[in-house]
Amino acid sequence: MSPAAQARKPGRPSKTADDPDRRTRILEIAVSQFGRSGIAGTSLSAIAREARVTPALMHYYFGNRESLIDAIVAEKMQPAMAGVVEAMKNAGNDLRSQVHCFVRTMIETIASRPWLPPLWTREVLSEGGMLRERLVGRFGAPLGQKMRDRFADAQSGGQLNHDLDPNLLFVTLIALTLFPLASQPIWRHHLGADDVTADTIANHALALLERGLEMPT
Amino acid sequence: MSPAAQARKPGRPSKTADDPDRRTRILEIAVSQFGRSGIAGTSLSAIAREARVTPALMHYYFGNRESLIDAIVAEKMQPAMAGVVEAMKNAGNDLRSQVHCFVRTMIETIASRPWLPPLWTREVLSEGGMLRERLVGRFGAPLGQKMRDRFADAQSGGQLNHDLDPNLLFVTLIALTLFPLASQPIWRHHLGADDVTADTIANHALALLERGLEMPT
DNA sequence: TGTACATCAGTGAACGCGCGTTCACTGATGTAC
DNA sequence: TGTACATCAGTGAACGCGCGTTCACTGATGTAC
Repeated sequence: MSPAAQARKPGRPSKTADDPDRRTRILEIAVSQFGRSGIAGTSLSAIAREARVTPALMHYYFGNRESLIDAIVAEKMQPAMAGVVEAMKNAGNDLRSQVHCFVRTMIETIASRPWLPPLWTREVLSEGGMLRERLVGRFGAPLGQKMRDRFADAQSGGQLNHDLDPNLLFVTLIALTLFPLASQPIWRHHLGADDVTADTIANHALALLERGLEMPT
Repeated sequence: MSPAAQARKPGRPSKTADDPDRRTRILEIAVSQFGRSGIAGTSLSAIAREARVTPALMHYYFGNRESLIDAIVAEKMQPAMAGVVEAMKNAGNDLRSQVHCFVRTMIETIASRPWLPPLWTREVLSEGGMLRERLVGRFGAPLGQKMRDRFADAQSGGQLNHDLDPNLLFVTLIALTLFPLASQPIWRHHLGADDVTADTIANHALALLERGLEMPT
């Protein structure tokens, strides 16, 4: 039907194809569709359609559905999370600068990957999420434990609001960064807040934390 | 195969059935499965199986898939959200008591409905969420606008931390309540925080807000 | 009270559809001599 | 430089499967006389 589709001849395509890395392109379309419709709500055929590619090609590249998901975890999500972990290693020992570093890095990481918040809330956060075990155990848990210990230390040293729960602070930091960015599509329109940028969100979160944590100046 | 299934005779069942309201029971199973696996990830057949009921009965009661979702919105989700809106009407004019009321009511509403956080994060929060338009426009937006105006008022009157963004405060309140409860299944185990209750979460959020908002005492 | 019939709750079996996956194939490309 | 062949990128057509939905049906229940 479509002229582009008809132009294609059978057999191995010639090298003149203007498509240097289809695998990467398919992976990007996949991660964006997974973000928009959820993993369960996205079929391989739908990804193939948007990529103007045969469903059979999906299997040629990725083997099967499960392996495509694995590829997205390995090549898209793990690098994002590893970047946050890495940044925290260079944040120094000062509690305030650690909090600032986490918030800023989270916001940057998320803002440059629009598919990340929906994928995270759907597939990592939720009980039956398909990516949960593959990511939380390896990245979330170690970082979360380290930060909880850091907060508990600071609290017993009188450098942190005593009414806070150290266990919940790591969750709170994620909530204050991931959630506003994830939910932005909802309220942006309804609140008429079109001028809210990723930076606005970071500053708001830090303003709340600055006073709320009661860190000494 | 199963004895219970074989016992069933064809034709209209006698009134002695010990199942007074199957529709309600099916709806509860549906909302719980939607919460666990997402709407796209849940088939009518799967719900029917758990409810020990024919797939055909699903259509007898609900007409079709779309209408089942409508029923869940109308009978399960809207009452929950209406409860929060209602509570806020009786919260008085004091900003502090409004914030306390919102946080407490949110936590209560969510804690008594385990399916609510996953359903919310998946189907309301996310861009392609299936429940978004049906709920946000009617409940979220009006309440959000009212609270934003309230915050902006307080801020210009010097009764609220000037570095905060009034647009984002409503989002922040939801983030601090919904997110920790939604993500609890993840970190509860990994952080070894089995003793964190809904009340702990409410107190933590209020402790952070109490200082972070800089409301006058 | 008995009887005839309409209604009602629910089912079994079938339907078309899109899905994920397989496989024999095609013709361009790389390589050995 | 030719030529013969192995390899490689990719496809078209088919597959079995579970899905949502339909429909003719069954026998208990309610109702009119």
